[in-house]
Amino acid sequence: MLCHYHGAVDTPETSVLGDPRDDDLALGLLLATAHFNSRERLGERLRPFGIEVRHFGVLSALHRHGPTSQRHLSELLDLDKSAMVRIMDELERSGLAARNRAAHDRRAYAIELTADGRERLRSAQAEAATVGREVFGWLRPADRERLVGLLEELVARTEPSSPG
Amino acid sequence: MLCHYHGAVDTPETSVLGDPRDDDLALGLLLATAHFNSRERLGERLRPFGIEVRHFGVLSALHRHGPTSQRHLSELLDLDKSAMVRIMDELERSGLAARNRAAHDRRAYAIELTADGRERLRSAQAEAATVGREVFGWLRPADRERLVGLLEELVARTEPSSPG
DNA sequence: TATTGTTATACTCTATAACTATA
DNA sequence: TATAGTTATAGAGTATAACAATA
Repeated sequence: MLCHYHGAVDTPETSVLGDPRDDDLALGLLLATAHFNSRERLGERLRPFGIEVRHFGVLSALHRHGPTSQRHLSELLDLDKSAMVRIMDELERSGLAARNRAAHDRRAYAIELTADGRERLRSAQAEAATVGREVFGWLRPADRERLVGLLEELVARTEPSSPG
Repeated sequence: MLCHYHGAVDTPETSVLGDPRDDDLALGLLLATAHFNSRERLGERLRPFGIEVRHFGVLSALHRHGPTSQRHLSELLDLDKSAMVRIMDELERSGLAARNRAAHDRRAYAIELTADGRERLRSAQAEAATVGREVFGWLRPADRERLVGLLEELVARTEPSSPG
């Protein structure tokens, strides 16, 4: 769709939008497309591992933090706790992670990667690194530095709390 | 969420992600956040006009093209035709556009802006231009040129048909 | 037969509120 | 009373297939 779309973005007829060099909405769409495409490319390549993009961050966080409560995990990743329930259901069903009861607090879980989860995460991380190189590897260091700098400035200026 | 999120992005704990200058997933999240924030800022400012972002593109296209079939409109904006039905229902309900039957083809509509729609679109476009300046106006021409160039290259390289 | 538009359905992603069991 | 987790529900998005009326 026009300007800042959340779904698939094929090139619409040019008459609807201008050049992103002059047209702010066209620049917004360009951002949306860059985001959408890169996410899609990652998703396609993780899927053969039985891992969706939404799982990948959770698995990585588990790998870094070790046994963690579901609550802490959702805070780490800034995910809603009900979304976390669904994701953990999926991870448990596919045998990547397990919900064990925490010893010190019987309300909480101690969520852990399974052995299989650890192994599949390792493969998925290698694949993600490859995708990362394919998607961003062409950026020369100076270009990447500039891109990151501009995007960070943009994000800072569009933060909800930010001054218009 | 981690890497390429489709929803709200607050800064997660830093331990989950690295620096977008080195970490591809962090750069993906930065893209997602830039997109999400700028879309949110536009949405907030259009809402007082009773216009959602998804309506804005349709109204603009109607303004440019004059009476148009629903089918053509969905092609123009690369929207699914069933999504188009819902959006048109909303636009009709809020009195911004009307579905008249096409004279030459009684299956099709000749969709038009109402007088009220034309007027509210004009105000909304002025507001959108203001938001555009707030969001992107700080970019010096050379910066914007670079940003657009890099994003276009990124999009070209991540197009579904594109070579890895 | 093909096309315009509608409906029904389904899936992803988010967010809220109400609930349970513990603390 | 507060917290950990679950459930139900809602909403914004998308996509598909089946269908009516018309061409």
